Amino acid sequence: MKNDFFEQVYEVVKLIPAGRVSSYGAIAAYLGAKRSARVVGWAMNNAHGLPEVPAHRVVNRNGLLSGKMHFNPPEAMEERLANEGIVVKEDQIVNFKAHFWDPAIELAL
DNA sequence: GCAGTGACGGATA
DNA sequence: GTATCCGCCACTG
Repeated sequence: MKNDFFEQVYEVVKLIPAGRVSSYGAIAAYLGAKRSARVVGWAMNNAHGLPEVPAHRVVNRNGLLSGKMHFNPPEAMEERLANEGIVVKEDQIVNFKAHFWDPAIELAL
């Protein structure tokens, strides 16, 4: 083990407060990972067995629940977001910008 | 070691 | 704002 990049992602995702959402690119940028947001999504894929990782709070730049289809069940993602007070319409977060949580800013404060 | 793929993002038209 | 292309890095076959 060498501090897997995935673990770094998990930590940031777990730091996402309730009622807030983040994006793959934002997390990757905060970690200083030039590897691209794609690797962040891959980390989420590894987070399948990690209930401590609220992957449902991580969406793409468009606020679209791109990964909801990978949830179990997929409806759990928008359901959890709705439970957090986030409105999801057509698999997309309403007023996503208002719910957006940027680790590079929030954690920097 | 090479090729294909993937929960994305940015740039360009 | 929408549509398309390319680049990015890691994992699997």
